[in-house]
Parts: sequence; structure tokens; C-alpha cells
Amino acid sequence: MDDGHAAPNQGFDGYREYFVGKRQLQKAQEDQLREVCGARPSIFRGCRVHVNGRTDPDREELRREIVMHGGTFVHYLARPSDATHIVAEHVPTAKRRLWRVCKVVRPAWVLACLRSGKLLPWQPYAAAGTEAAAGIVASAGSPQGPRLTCKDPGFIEDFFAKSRLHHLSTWKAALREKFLDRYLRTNEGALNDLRAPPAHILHVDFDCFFATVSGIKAGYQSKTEVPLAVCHGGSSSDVASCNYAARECGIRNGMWVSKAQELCPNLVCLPYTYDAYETVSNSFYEVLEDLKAFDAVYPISVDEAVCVIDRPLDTLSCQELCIRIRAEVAERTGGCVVSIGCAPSLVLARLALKRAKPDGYLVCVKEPIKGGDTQVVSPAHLFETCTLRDLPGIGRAIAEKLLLGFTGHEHTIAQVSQLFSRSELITRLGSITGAKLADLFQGLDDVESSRMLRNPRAYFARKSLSAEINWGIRFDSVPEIDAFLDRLVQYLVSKINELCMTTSQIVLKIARRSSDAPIEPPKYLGMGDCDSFSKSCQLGLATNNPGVISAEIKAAFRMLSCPAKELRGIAVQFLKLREASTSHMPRQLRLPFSTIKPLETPKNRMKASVTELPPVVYKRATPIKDFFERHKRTSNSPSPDFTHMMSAPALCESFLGELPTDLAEEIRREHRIYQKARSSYLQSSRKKVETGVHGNTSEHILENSEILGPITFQNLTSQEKIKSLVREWISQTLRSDGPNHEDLSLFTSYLDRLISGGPRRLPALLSMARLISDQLRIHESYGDKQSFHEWEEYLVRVVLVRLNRCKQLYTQNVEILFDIYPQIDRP
DNA sequence: TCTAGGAGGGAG
DNA sequence: CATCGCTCCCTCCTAGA
Ligand SMILES: Nc1ccn([C@H]2C[C@H](O)[C@@H](COP(=O)(O)OP(=O)(O)OP(=O)(O)O)O2)c(=O)n1
Repeated sequence: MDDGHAAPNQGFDGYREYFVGKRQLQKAQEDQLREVCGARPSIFRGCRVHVNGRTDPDREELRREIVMHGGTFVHYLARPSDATHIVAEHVPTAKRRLWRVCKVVRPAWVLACLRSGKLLPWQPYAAAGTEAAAGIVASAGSPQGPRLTCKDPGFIEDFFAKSRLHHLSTWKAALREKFLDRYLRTNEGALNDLRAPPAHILHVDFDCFFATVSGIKAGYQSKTEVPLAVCHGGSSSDVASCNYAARECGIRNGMWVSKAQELCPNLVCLPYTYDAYETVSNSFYEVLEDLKAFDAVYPISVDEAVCVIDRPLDTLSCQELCIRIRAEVAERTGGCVVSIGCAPSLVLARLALKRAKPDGYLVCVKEPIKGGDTQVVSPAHLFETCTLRDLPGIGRAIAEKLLLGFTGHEHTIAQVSQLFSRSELITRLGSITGAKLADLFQGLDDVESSRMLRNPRAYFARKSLSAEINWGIRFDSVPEIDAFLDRLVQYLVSKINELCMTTSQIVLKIARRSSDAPIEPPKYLGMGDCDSFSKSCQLGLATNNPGVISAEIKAAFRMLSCPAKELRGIAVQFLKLREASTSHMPRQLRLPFSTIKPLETPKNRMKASVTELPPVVYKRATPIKDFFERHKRTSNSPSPDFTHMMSAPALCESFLGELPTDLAEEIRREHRIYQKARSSYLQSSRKKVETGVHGNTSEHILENSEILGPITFQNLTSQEKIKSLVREWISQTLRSDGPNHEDLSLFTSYLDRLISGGPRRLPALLSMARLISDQLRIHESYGDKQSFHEWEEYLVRVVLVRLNRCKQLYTQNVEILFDIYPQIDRP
């Protein structure tokens, strides 16, 4: 397994020395603390207290109080008897046996002792999961309820709570956000001088992270010879992580348990301990921070970071630093092991890390001293001992693509790099991937990887937000899927709201059972072999509105025309993220209407303006698909006949309720503008009188050569071109003196012709309304200008009224839709 | 020639 | 019993303007 180049434990002596010094330092610190606070009562005299897991107050605070009040703090619990008391919120399942005889108390015990100034009996504060606690709290544990399926409301959360990949992604996103936050706030944590490539890069990664942490929780030594794997259960479950004893049998991360057990019948399966992974990860990043040895620490994942030192350092110091990091992390994490690769580039650091594992470190320098330390190697050495697949960004597919037609066995990087010139790489793999590989072959970082160092702001910025579930997806009907999509969108919307962002492009991606795949795949409730399909949709306005997004997503699902029973996976993505403006923030409109009295009679309500129109209800059966196809066409291309939709058997939803962009939402939006417009209306008319400004003095932009006929505007037939023109028109007139009255009436007549075109013209009308309101939003800074008020008024009094009328015409849900009332006066 | 959508890939 | 196959990002390819 190990060829001696990265012999484990070589630095052990340094390790032990380090610890002796470390303990003395801690003791000295504690003594000093006591001296300073000499007057405090020695409540915890004789107590040796260990704090386990996440606590409130946190570990550091508890430690301070315990030490200041005469106790001893046990940093690392080698044996249960090392401590007289263990402080924890609850006892991890894995520790129940081991700690059965311990006094495991909640942090509240410490606080209560402090308050009363004396040592209190611990039993009333016994932590959940101890036998003592079981005597006090009558079995508050919530045993597994009925298993949830994808049709149940709680499924998504339930699934995510157990999904390792979800945790991995969530942690990573949080770490990136935290990094960026700090960087933007303080300009700290990243490199400042980017002129030259940094001197030393240390890639630090836990050995078999989950396996080690779960192992320790279950009472195993971190370097145990017992083969361990972390997995959920039975035979078709994934091995998330296996320790190095298990790897000697050929077991690998991601392998199925059945295969793993074939390779190693003694394999011990351990449960996931997500809380513990998080705790260890926190300690890990704290250590890197506390060492104060780096110019930058970049998060890679929950168990992995890249640390950079941007000043010259001799090889010996690099080695010492590696030893120090490894010792410190082990100390602070109850014995977890990190390995480290140190090199002048990201790629070499990665390869060095690979060779350093398990339980070691490796420093790569251009010209190592011959016959020197085995922990110091040259780039050439790494290339001779690592394979193509070890290079970052080179996975199975790319490796196969590159080596297609070459003899099949494993290749070292040194060998493969001899086979291809830069241009051959580019021919085979594409311009960017080819060039990248050529760089990697020279030990240089490609452009993309170096972005992390060169432009962390862009590199760490979030560009999308998505959620997907490809397990347990088994539906019988489309309404069930609709309900699921609603929940998934709701889930994402709450995330995007936490981020204070909006999206203007959304994507639905589905996995559909391959025609040759069995109905039920080998993996229980797995997706099996699937074909994947995706459909993206641009939203006219950036939004965070679940109704709008949900409608789009459900429409997109119909476009992909996947039979409900064939669906095996669902993903929803939000792209084109922007910071939310205040108008996207919590909606006052949504407050429960019934509980709040309207201030005025329906006079304020939009329905007042349209009551004279008889409601005409169109129902439709054929899918939204037709709508989209129509939507794509320009206005002069033949549109499909709309009537077939009305004659078909009714669906329960109204036509408008199913429009990809929910008209109701649109109108709610406009209603707010209406409020604003109303309040500014008087002002603006007053101004007009004062200054003698009249609309007709505006520059006349539109040609008055309108030919009445099949819905054209300014002789344009293409909807896109019309929109362009109108956009330009609005934008220009907003900047200057507002729209010319004649232009406005030409435009109004165009809108009226759209309306008389029937429901099939509704999208065009809607998109015009959206366009105007979009322009107003874009030019919000002109909010005080006369021109702005004029457009706003036009939107509200002309466009909105027409839209409103159509709504009356084409939907049955008039009451619900228009019974909105902005609760602006609510305290 | 450029763009956008969609497919695919990699990492952890 | 099972099992929890996510999520981000980049790159490539191709159809259509
Ligand atoms: N297919 C995978 C790969 C990884 N992980 C999780 C479990 C790992 O513990 C953790 C870190 O991934 P690593 O690639 O760093 O793998 P390990 O830490 O397990 O092993 P190694 O020593 O090779 O780094 O991510 C996972 O659940 N499924």
C-alpha cells in the first residue's frame, strides 16, 4: 500500500514533543486564568470536566468558567475515566455504552452551579440519552414515525436530513459563504499580492473523514486495524467513507456495501454522525485560523482546506509546519488525522497530498536535496507515482476520452504526458480542457483553478441555487408531482430568501427511467439507469415568488412530457441570481386578509374598475405545451387555433392560473405601483399646472403611419422587435420629457388590437405590461421625474386596466384574484 | 460569428 | 428489512440568428 515515500509516522517524535509543550502551555494558561480571577469560589475543585459536541454555552466559555472556578478542563477524553463529568447536550448513540458509568450532564448544570456558587448534584441535569435522564424525562424520544414517501409533505426535509451528499454540499456552500463574507468585510483570509504565484500551498485533508469520526464516536481508535465503513444499511447502500484498513481489501468510497462485504467480510458498518462531522470540521478550521501561520485559508470542503503562505520558507520550516498542523488537529478533534501536501502550486500540492496519505505529509520542492528526507520530493517524482486520474478535474470520462485507442491499464502522469503534445490534447479534449491538462502536466495551475487565489470574490460568489432528489421518486400521477414541485420550489424559495436574492432563470431537470432499465432498480428506491432532460425558462422579472416560479416549473414539467410513473429524479435550479430589491422582501399583501379590516370600501380594490364585464370562463385540457409553442412564435406566424383548448374536457385549474407567469402575481405587483402612482398623481398634476408643461410638447418619436391590420405596431410584426422598440421608446422618454400623447394612443390601440385577438394574444399583452413595469423598475432612479410618473400612470390606468379586463374574461377565479388589499397600514 | 440551451463531467 | 444517488461549477456541442 505504501512504498515508503510517504511513510506514516515519520514525524512522530516531533509530534510528541509538540504535545508536551502544548500541554504545558495549556496548563500555564489555566493557572494564569485562575490567578487573575483568584477571588472566585472554587466550585469545581476536584472536578475534571470534558465537553463533548456542540454545546450552549460553547466549549470555550464552559472551559473558561470551569477553570476559573477551580476545575480542570479535559481537552481530550482518551478514556471515560479521564473525566469526572462530561458536559454534553445529549449522549451520542455510539457513546451510550461507553459512557454508561459517566456523569454526563447538560451545560445547564455548569450554569446552575455557577449561579448557586456550589457544586450541585448532577442527576437532575443528566443529558438526554443517559439512563439517569431516562428516569427523569419520561421517554421524550420520538421513535421513527411511519416512513415518509415522496408523496408526503415532509419527504424533502426528511431525505435531506439523511443524505450525506446533501450535507456535503450544504457545508461546502456555508463555508464558501463564510469565507466570502469575511473577505468582503475585512479583506482578510485571502491573498493580497497576486503579482507572483504564492510561495507555498498546503493542501490539508482528513484521512477517511466520515469513517474516522464515526469510528471514534463508536469507540474505535482513529488508526484502528478494524475495517470500518460508514453507510446507511443493507447491501445496496453506498459506502460514504471507509478507513484505510478497509481500503487494503480494495474497498473504496462510493462502493456499494454488498461489494465491500464481498471484498472484506469483517467490514464493520457504522452509522452517519453528521453533528460530529460538523463539530470536527469546525475545530479543524479553528485550528487553521488559530495557528496564524497562513496568509490565506481557502475552504475546499468540510474536511479539506488549502492554506497559502505567501513568503519564502525553507523546506524544514514547511515540514515543521505540517507536523504542527497535524498534531494540533489531532489534539483538537479527539485524534482525527489529517494528511498534508505542500508544494508551489495547487496541482502539485494535491498530488503531494495524495502520496502523503494515509497519515502523513509530503513537501514537494523543485530541487530536493539528494538523499535527504523522504518527506521531501520533486515534481517529477510525483508525476512518476501518481496516475492521470489523480489530477484535479480529470475523472473517468476524460481519462477514457484521452486514452481511447491506447492500451488500457493505469498510466502514470509521467507516461501519459509523453504521449500527447499540447495541441493533441486540445484536439482530443477541447480547447480549455486540453490546455488545462497541458498545464497540469507541467505542474502549473490552469487558469480556472488559479481563480480561487487570483480572484476569490468571483470564485466564491454564488451563481446558482438548486435542489435535487434522485432517490425515492415514485409517483403515480401528475397532480402528485405538481404537489412535489410546489414543495421543492417552496424549499428553494426559502433558501433564496435567506440569501436575499432573486432569480430570473429557472431550470427543471428530470431523470426518466431508461426504456431498457427495469421498473425497480437494484438499489432500493434508487433512480437506476435514467435519461436526463432539462428545460430552462427565462423569467421576465427577477423574482422570489413561489407562485410564479412554481407555475413555470410545473409548465416545464409538462413540456418534458414524462409519464408520472417513469419519473425517477427531479431537480430545480435557480440561475441568474441577483440581489433582491426591497420590493421582493416579505410581502405585506400576503397577510391573512380576513383578520384585517380594509380601511375603505372596495373603491380601493381593482375589481371596482371591471365589474361591468361578464365573466367568461374558458377551460382547457391540453397542456401548457401549446402555450409555450405559441409563446415562441412571432406575432405574424400562424398561431394554433385556440378553440380546441376550450372544447376539451375541463381541467380544474383556470387558464390563467396555469399561465407560466402568474397574472395574479403580476397584478399584485402593479397594485403596489398603483398605490404609489395614486399618491403622486396629485403632486404631478399640480406641478404640471405650475410649470405649464404639457405632454404634447414632448418629442414625437413614433411614426404616425400605422396601418391597421394584423396586429402590428409601427409596421413591425415580430413581437421581439416590437418589444425592442417599445423598450427603447420608454427608456428614452423616461430620460427626457415623458411620452408623447399621440404615441401613447398609438400604443394603446396596439394593445387593444392584441386584446381583441382573444386569449392567444394574452401573452403578448402580458409581456408588454411586464416590459413597462420592468423599465420603470430599471429606471427607478428617475422616480421623482415627471416622465416617470406619466409612465407609471399609463401603466396603471391604461395597461393594467386592460389586463384586468382580460383577467375577467378568461378566468373564473375573479374574486380570489382581485380580493387583494395592500396592508400598508399595518403596524 | 456569436449566443443560448442543453448535455455532460468532476469533486467531495 | 431495504435506503436517503446532492449541488455547485465549468466546459463542450450544436442549432439558430
Ligand atoms: N463518494 C463520496 C465521496 C466522499 N464522501 C464523503 C465521505 C468522506 O469522508 C468525505 C470526504 O471525502 P474524501 O474524498 O476526502 O474521502 P475520505 O476523507 O473519506 O478519504 P481520503 O482519505 O481518501 O480523503 O466526503 C461521500 O460521502 N461520498
